[in-house]
Amino acid sequence: MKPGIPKGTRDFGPEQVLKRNYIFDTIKQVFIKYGYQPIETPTIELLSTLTGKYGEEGDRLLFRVLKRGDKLAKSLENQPSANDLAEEGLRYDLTVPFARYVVMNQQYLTFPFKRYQIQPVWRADRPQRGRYREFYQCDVDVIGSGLPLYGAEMAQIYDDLFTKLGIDVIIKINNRKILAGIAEVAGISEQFVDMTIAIDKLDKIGIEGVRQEMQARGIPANAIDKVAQLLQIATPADLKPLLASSATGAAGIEEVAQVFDFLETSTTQEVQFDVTLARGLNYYTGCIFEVQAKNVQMGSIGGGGRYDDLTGIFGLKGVSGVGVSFGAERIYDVMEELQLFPSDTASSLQILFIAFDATTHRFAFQCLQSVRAAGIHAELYPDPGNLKKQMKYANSRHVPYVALIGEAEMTNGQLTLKDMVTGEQASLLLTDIILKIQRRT
RNA sequence: GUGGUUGUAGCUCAGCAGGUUAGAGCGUCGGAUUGUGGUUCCGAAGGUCGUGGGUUCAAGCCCCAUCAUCCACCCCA
Repeated sequence: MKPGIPKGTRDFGPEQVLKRNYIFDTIKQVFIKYGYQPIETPTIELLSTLTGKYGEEGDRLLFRVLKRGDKLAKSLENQPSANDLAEEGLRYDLTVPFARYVVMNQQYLTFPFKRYQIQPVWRADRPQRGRYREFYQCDVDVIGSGLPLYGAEMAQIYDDLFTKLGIDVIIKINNRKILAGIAEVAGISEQFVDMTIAIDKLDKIGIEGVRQEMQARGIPANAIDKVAQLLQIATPADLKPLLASSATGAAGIEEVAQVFDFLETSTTQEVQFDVTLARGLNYYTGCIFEVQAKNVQMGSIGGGGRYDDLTGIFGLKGVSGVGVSFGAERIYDVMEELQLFPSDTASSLQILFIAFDATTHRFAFQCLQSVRAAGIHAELYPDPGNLKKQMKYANSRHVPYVALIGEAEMTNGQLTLKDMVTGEQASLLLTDIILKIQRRT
């Protein structure tokens, strides 16, 4: 049979895994530095937990897990609908499982509770470029009190991480309340959601497209003009007088000002207020964030915001929070395109031993043990002899150093160390080789 | 879920308007070099042309179906 994998899924080779781990590890380091704690939730959740949380579209994209055994047989008896055949489904995102976790574990949690979570999620979507059915999400959230401060902290985390990875970004900030204020001033508070959906498409379809989209969604022409006009304003200060008649809008401006207040001195990346930032997800209620990479054509590589009543649906009222997520898969693509991965990410092996015959092969095996004991990642080619073949193997493994051991090397203890990048060779004692490699890292 | 694109060697693709034995580059393996890789040269292996049916004297090429793929929309990371 011809081998294959399900659509929208991928295999990752050694080099890719090493690079992905580099990103995940860097993300984790930053999360930990800001005091966030890890949690993990199960791959499968009850469908009752998942359905109805992502809208009609989301429900359709849930992977459902077929019932098994007697339960399945029983369900099949009387003309079952799709819903009768499954009671579990694959995790669709990390936010809903997190909300479920908080409600179930509230007695053990102290607030503010800061957690991060890096796990794969699954969506039965139609795959496309940069869009898969299985992909990782990296979420960081804080729930409880002190949220204005944490809003600023989210921007700091973005700033810190992308600086570490060497990606130049623009961190965009807006506030859902400002958008609500705009809707109110334009007299279309009822159509707030329609308005934000249209605005969200701005970078893709331009301002004219947004106007058409709003029109198609039944927003009156004079309101569209008003909205379009307000979207031109560049700073919170300029916007303030224009939204004065809306209490909500004024509150939004105040919140954004607070975030910038906290940030004033401490960012290296560009942080920018952007009224046109909308974010699709409807559960955001306050500040919203989005990160855009400079110098490369790519959708957003991070986003998030402030939300209220995350856990209400599971019966715990009044828990609000702020959180952001990192598009690790897209960050990978950006780093690949801009060649930002450190060169030694590609290989985990530091030295390869090569022997000429059976006797030296045995000697090389002993050398291997000492080098490994020193904590160096080392390997010995399994077959002695055929140098060409062994060197070729070294090359394909991207090993920085090769130690060649023949009869002369074995008797005087001076191994031939070859630098695979420069091609230079030197005779060195094993202890000096160890020092040299250790000094390199 | 809607609309379109493309399926030929492990990979990326040629294949004239239907006409004998199906082509290239890259990769793989072997050799030129029995103490040296990444360069060069020589050679070899590898394909029921996605699958099933139809039209034709003749189908990789035309028609129908089916599966897969990629892209756009919806939605989203």
